[in-house]
This record gives sequence, structure tokens and C-alpha cells, in this order.
Amino acid sequence: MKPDKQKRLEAAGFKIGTADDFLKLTPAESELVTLRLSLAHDVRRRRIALHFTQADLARRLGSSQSRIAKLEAAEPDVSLDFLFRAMFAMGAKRREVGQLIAAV
Amino acid sequence: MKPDKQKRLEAAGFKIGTADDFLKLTPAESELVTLRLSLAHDVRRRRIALHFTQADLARRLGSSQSRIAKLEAAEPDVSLDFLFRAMFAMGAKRREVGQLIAAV
DNA sequence: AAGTGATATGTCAATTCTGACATATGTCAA
DNA sequence: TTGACATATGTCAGAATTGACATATCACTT
Repeated sequence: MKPDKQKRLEAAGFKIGTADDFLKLTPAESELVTLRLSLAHDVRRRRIALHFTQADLARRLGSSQSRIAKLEAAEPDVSLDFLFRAMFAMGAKRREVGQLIAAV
Repeated sequence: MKPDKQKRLEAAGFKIGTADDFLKLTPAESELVTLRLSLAHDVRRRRIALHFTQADLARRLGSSQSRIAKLEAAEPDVSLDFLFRAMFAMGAKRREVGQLIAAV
């Protein structure tokens, strides 16, 4: 958001902040949320780059299409284990995953 | 292991390899195992650097001393979620965690 | 409009993971 | 040796996550 727009909104009584602020997350919780979102987004990016459907990826993981949809939506009942397994199942290396996680 | 020692052992009929080889892990499984071990090791390293006992860390996580012991031992019933929560609970940032994961 | 393939959403029983607890082992100082 | 503190190991009921399935929605072609 541009600074001037933020000023105008605040003048109008709106509090502006990130979703983390809004939800009053601790720094640790915030890091975890960001991590989950990054992974979920990258799974989709990689899947599409490989021309896989969700069903294709599910088959590789011994899972189901609906679970992949939930994974990519970063739904709260999706574990980090599942997210990482999806990454590695698409050939991602620790090096690449580390870079993704470290990215600001 | 030093190369010469490995040669001697192989000459004696021993097969030398990594645990991954021995267990016949796929590359994806291998990446996951290494990831878990790296995190578990780093949790212990950080905890000790902070002069925390396992009970201290457990309290921060709303967990128990025994679960932290299992975590640091990378026992198979410990989730990646729990490992990451422990890292972040000790103040680790995504940047640092990413570097740890990316490290060869 | 109807058909087709991909993705999203909801539910649920089974599996997996968790905190809690008991207890064992280890370490070190008094 | 005893005591005090830290860590390890085992168990288990409850909580969280899973695959499977049904079905809805979307995008595109005919």
C-alpha cells in the first residue's frame, strides 16, 4: 500500500496493518504462517511449471486431489510435513527450499 | 570416513554407504530425513546456547519435557510442525532457518 | 447449452501426533 | 552415598491430520 493512501485511511479511522498484526500473532506464530504460505504458493508454482494437475501430484504422494487443493490453499488442517513432502515429491532440493524460506 | 579405511572395509566384504542408501530411501524421503535431523540438531544447539533446559523450552511451547527430548532425538513421531515451532519459539527467523535447511 | 477436465469445498472414519505422566538414567556437588 | 537437577524412554487417551469420497464450481470447447 502506498504511504499516502495509508495516511488517508488512517485519517478516516481505519487501522492499517498486516494480517499478522490484525490477528495479533506473536513473532513466532507470524514466522510460521509466512512459512506455510510460502510453501503452499511454491508447491502450486512448481506443479504448474511441471504441467502436473492436482490429481497428478496427489498420485505421486499417495494422496487425493482434494488434499492437494487444500494444501495449495494453505488450509489450517494441512501440516508442514505434507507441504514439504509435496515440495520434495516435485524434485525440490533442500537448497532450493531453504532459499525459498530464507527469502524476505 | 577416510577413503583408505573405506577401501579396506570394502575389501573385507563390507558395503559402505549412507543411512539413506541402507534404508533404500527415495531422494524425496532422503531430503525429508535430512531436513528433520538438521532441525532437531539445531533446536538442541539453540536451546543450549540460550541456557534453556528442555523443560524451559517445553513451557514456552505449551508442551512437556519428554516431548522435547523426543524432538531433539528426531524420533519419528515428531512432526515438522513441532520442529519449526520450537525453532521459532527460540527466536529463530525464517532467514536463519532457511540457511540451515539450504546448507549442504 | 451441454460436455469435459481441472480445481474447490465439505464430511468423516482411520491414522498420526500430542501433552501428560511415570519412571529410568545420567551428572555432579555436598 | 545421597540429593538435586537434567535428560531419556515408555505409555496412552485425546487432539489433529489424513485419504477417500461426494459434489460444487470454474474455464473452455463444441
